[in-house]
Amino acid sequence: MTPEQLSSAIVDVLATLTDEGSVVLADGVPSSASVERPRQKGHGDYATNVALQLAKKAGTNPRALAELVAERLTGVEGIADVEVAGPGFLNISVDAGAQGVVAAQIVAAGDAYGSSDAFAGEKVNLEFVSANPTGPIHIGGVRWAAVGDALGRIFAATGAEVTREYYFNDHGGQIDRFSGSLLAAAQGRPTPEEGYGGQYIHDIAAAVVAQRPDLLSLDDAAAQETFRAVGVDMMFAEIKKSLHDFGVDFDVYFHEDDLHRSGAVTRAVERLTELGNTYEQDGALWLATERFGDDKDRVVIKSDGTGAYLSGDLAYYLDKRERGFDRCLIMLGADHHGYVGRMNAMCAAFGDRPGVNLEILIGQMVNLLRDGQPMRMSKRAGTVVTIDDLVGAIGVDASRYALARYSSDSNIDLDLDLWAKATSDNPVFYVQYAHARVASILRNGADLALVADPESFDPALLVHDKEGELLRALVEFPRVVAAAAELREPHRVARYLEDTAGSYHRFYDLCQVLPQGDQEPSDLHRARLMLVAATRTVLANGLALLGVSAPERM
RNA sequence: GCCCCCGUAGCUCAGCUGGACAGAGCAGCGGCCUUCUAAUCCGCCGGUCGCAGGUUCGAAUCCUGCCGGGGGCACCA
Repeated sequence: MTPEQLSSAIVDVLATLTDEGSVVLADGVPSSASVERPRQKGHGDYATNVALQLAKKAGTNPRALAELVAERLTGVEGIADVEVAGPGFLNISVDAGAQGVVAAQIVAAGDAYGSSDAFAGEKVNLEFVSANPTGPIHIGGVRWAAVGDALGRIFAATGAEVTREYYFNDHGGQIDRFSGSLLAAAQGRPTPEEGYGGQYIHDIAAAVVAQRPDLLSLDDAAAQETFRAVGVDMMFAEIKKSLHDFGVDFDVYFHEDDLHRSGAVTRAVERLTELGNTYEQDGALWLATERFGDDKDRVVIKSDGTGAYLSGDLAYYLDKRERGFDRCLIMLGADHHGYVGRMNAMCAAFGDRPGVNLEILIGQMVNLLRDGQPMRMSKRAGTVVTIDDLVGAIGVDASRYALARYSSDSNIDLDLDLWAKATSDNPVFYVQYAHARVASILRNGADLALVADPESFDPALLVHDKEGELLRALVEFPRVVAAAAELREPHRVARYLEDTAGSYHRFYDLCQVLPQGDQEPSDLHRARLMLVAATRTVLANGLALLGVSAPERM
C-alpha cells in the first residue's frame, strides 16, 4: 500500500459518503488527498488532514467529518487501523503485508523505480555553467555544474526530453582582453589593465606559441588574432575536459558568435520591431522591456552599430524556441540576478510567457573554508578556486554531493577539510556506506544461494518497526523525485537519501538479514533480503540522479 | 535609494509548498562490537524558528514593516 493508493482510497470513501448523502461537499470530491508520514511516533504510519481541509466546505466540524471517514476507511483492505486525533487528523496504520509487497515491486522496477511521467512529452532545455572561455571554471560555475546536471537527470526521470546546453560567450570584449593577456604573457609583459592573470594564462600562451612558433614574428595585431583563434579553442577544450571529468557533458555547445554571423540576431531584433517593442533613441536601438516589468528599457543595438550583450540572448532564446523547447531554463549565479527582469521582459516581448517558456534560476554564492577560514579569491591574482582544484581536494563524488545537497537559494560555506574526510561527518559517505553495506549483504546472501526471489517472498513477515520505517521511506522515493523536478530542487533527493540511509542503518542494526552459522534460511531471511534489495535499488537510483557513484565496497 | 537571496540548537543545515508537543548531522557527555562492513547504532544535553504586527480553527511556513548578513543595480560581457 503506497501513499498514492491510500490517497485514492480516501477519495473513494469521500465519494461514497457524498453519494449516500451523509456528506455534502460544496466543490465536489477532491481528486486526491494529502497523505504524509507523521513526524511523531504514535501517529500511525500515515496521516491525512482531509477532514480539516474539507470541514468548512462540508459545513461540519473537522472531527465529525473525520469520524465518518475513519469508519469507512477502517474496512478497506490493507488498512489495519484508523484513528481520529487532535483537531481532526486521521492517523492510519497499514497492514504489514500490504506495506511489504512494495519491496518486490521496487526490485522488479529496478532502474526505473522512482521515474514517473510527470513531465512526459515536455521538451526541456537546461542552460547552465556557460562560463566565459577566458579561464578555468571557478567555484560558482561548479555549483551549477553539479546542480544543473542533477536537475537534468531528475527531469529525465520524470519523463521530460532534456537537452543540456552551454552558451559559449565567444563574441564580446572579454575575448579581446583574454587574447591581449595571452599576448602580453608571451612577450613577458605584465598583465594588461582589465586583463586576466594567473598561471593558466602563461600556460596557454606557451602552448599557443609551441603550436605556432612563427607567432612572435608577427605584428601585435596579427599575433593577438592568432592567440584569440588558438587560445580560445584551447581554453574551451580544457573547460570541456574538466566538466567531463566531473561527469557533466553537454548536448549542445552553443557559440554566441554564430548568432551574430548567421543573422539570427538581426532576425530576432526584426521580430521584436514588428511586434512594436523596439524604438530608436540616442543613435541606439532600444527594447521596451519596462512595459513588461523590467526596471527600465535596455539597449539592443549600440550606437556604434554592434549588438549589446542582450542582443545575443534575444536571438539565443528565439533559437531555442524555434528548436521546439517548451521550457527554457537558465541557471545563473546571484551576481547575475539583475538579468532576470530584462530576460523575463524579453520573453514577454516575444509574446511568450515568462516563468513558463523561460525560467531563470538563481543560485547563491559558494564560499570555501579551509582550516575554518574563508579562502580569499581574486581573479586578477589568479587565486580563484577552480573546478579542478575542488575535485583535487575532495574528489568528484563529494564535490557533486556537497554542491547539490543545499538549496540553491542559500549561499553556502563548504568546509573542504570536512568534505575530504572519510568519516561520518561527511554526508556523502553516510549514504555511500549504506549502499556498500547493502551490497555486502547481497553478496554474502548470494554465497549462501540466497537471492531476493518474488516467488518465495512473504511480505506479511516484515512486521518489525524498523522494517516498516524503511519500507515507508523507500515508497516515498517517486514522490521525492517528482517534487525535486517540480520545484527544481535537487537537494531534496540528497536529503531524502540521507534519511533513507539512516532508516537502513537502523534496520540493519536490529534486524539480522542472513542466517547465522548453521541456521537454516527461513522465510523471514528471504523477506528481509527482498527489503535489502529494494533498498539497493533506491539508494543506487537516487545517487545516480545526483551523478554520485554507488560503491559496492568501501 | 531600489531589486534578489538568506536569518531555525554552540556549528552546518532540513522542514514534505499552513497542520498535531520544532527535526537531522556535527560538536559535548554517556552507552552497545566473539554475530551480515562499528565509516553503523542507542541515550542525554541543547531552540523566545532575527524582531514587531497581521491573515487563519491552526504560521518556522502566507502578508506588511523594521533589524542583521550576502549579492546586484552599464550603449561591459
